[in-house]
Amino acid sequence: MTVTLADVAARARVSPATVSRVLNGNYPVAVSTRERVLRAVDDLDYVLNGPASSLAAATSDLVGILVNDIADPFFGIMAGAAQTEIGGPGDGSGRAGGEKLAVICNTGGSPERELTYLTLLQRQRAAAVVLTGGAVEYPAHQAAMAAKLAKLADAGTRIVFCGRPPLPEGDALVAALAFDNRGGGRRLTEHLISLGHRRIGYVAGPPERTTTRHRLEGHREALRAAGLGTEPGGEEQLTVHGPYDRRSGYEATLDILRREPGVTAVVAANDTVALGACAAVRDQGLRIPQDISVAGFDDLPFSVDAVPALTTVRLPLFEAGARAGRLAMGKENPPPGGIATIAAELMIRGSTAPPRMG
Amino acid sequence: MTVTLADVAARARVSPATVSRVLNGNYPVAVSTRERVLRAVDDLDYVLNGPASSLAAATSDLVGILVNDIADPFFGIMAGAAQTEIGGPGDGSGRAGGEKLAVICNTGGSPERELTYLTLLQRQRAAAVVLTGGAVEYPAHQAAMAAKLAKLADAGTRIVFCGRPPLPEGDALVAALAFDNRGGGRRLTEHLISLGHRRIGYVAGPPERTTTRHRLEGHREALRAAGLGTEPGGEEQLTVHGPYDRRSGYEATLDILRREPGVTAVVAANDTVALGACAAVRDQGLRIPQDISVAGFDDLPFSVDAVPALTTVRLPLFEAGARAGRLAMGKENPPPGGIATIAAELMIRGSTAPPRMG
DNA sequence: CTGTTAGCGCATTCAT
DNA sequence: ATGAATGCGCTAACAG
Repeated sequence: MTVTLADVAARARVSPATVSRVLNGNYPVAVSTRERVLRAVDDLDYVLNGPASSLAAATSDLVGILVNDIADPFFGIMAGAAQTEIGGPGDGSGRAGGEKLAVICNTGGSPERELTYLTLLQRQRAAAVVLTGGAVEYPAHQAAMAAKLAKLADAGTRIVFCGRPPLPEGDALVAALAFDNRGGGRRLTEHLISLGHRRIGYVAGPPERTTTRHRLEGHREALRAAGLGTEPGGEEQLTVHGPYDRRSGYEATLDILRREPGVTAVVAANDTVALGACAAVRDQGLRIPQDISVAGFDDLPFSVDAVPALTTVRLPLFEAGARAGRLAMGKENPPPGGIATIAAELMIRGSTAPPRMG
Repeated sequence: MTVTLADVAARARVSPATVSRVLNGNYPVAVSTRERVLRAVDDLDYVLNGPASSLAAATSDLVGILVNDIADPFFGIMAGAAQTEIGGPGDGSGRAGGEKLAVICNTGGSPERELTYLTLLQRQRAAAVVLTGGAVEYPAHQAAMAAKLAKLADAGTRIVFCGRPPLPEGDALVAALAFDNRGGGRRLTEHLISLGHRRIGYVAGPPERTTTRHRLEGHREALRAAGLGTEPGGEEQLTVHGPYDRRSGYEATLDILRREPGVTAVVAANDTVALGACAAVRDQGLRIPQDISVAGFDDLPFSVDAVPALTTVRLPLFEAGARAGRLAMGKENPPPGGIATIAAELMIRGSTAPPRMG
């Protein structure tokens, strides 16, 4: 029923080995023979058997891209960019040549699912794995990840981090592109302080994630440098943790405004959270930025369309994803030391302004 | 170097077949034996060889999810939901049991890449393929797709459409979940007409996509039912096509406003385009909705946070994606006739209002 | 319930 | 430049 290499060989009147050689193209074959084989392939509508091929060659053309939440454009943009570099432009025939199969795996932010996907990719003898976004910092999970990644690397799978800090153990097994979340967070809060804000609410992400921690650390660095937030319980009082979604931004902001009437600005963990924060501010009858300034992080596409446009920190998500894809393909050399820090750029827009006098 | 089934069998003092049986769990094995095997698996850190397994069993656990643009939450939400149903919750151990490997493939809207991905999945003997979003209506491509899908289905791959109309040929090979784009488009424009709008601009998507066509057809149905847009060139004059992105919404709206000063409302192909339209309206010094009403489609999460909140048509993307995932897994029976139409709900918000007198 | 036997379809030696 | 032979690691009959 299903046509195999041998069928093609028979029709082209050559040996299976020859067919294999023209298909893989990494071996000299006479032009006339090659044409005969290709014709037979077309005639028979032959499709390579991937598993058999992978088994015999002990490698596969699968590349996995792990993301925390594919419904979030933050990950969608990076993953799409990476996949573009990996999948290649195709040869326009739909015939599929030597391309890799770049696949996106959605962990939902769950450590277990992250490990499960790595195991699945390990089973498939994946050629490379790209891990995007912040990591969970539970020690047990970190250890399990380090062990799993070491095994993958050992089996020849290339590992690339994208927007994710390198492992504590710092194995040189991987190339890591880390966003400067701390620096971005610091500059954002410095901007607010320079506008005159003194009491700044902070809607943070889940506490166990590196991204959350780094952005918050940057925020607090800026506060401390300005001599703010040092009163007992000052910083903690103004910080609320929650998931990276709109609802969390909305509720945390309501909470902060209620508890701390003196707050004149709210910094959100990311742009999506900031949108929720904006809605909460407005629902309290307050104006942005006259009464309360609001700022986000990431500069997702919709942020410029918020009204007023959102002050935020731009992360070059597309560029980083594309670079990660190239690293995964070995099309680009790893950065020195295996780690590159990606700069974050402060984008000042309409949602932040000096606080009202009073 | 790499540990195989046989190694595990040796250590557990059983035959390879027995190990295979406990791993696959679809065959009775004595409890004591199973435990011995499992222990050996753990001791040896054994990982199944996916290609070998797939080759022997002539099936794989790969499920492909094709999307046009993974950076667009429209697709991200559907794909994430589908993947959740397919990947299963994991067993919490990261060990990976009988789960499928649900992978997202980003076609970028390119017909060639769509076919290429299908070929790649065909090679892998994918268990199922979910195709999301609108299809391109070039006859040659449609024929190629139909042929390719027929072959996939023939090889036992389950095919599911999600938010995509069934093929013209209407093979019963597939289950299709189609959004009621036409009905949604009609009701949206009816809403505007009932508010009193008479000249309505329309920023459409790329003309070759089914989604674009259906939404536009609904729009024109509503116009015609109200006796509008029947003057020569009326509808065409007010319609501009472009990609499904913000920039297109911005530029097309500027264009429409410039050419047709009498326009009092702009309908956008989707919410992202609508955001661009809003920006254009504002940059012209016009107010929403007092001067110009704006409406979108899809009801993406950010739409409720636009200011004013966007009137749009809600598509149950998450639910549809999840259902597609279940269909792909055979966890749910296909709808009668293989086709289900998913209702679209009009969401009336602040961005639409009666036009000013004049 | 468990072991034995045969391939699955292909890539890759080694010859020629 | 091509053909013949071997084995990748596993599953699926078939026995027992």
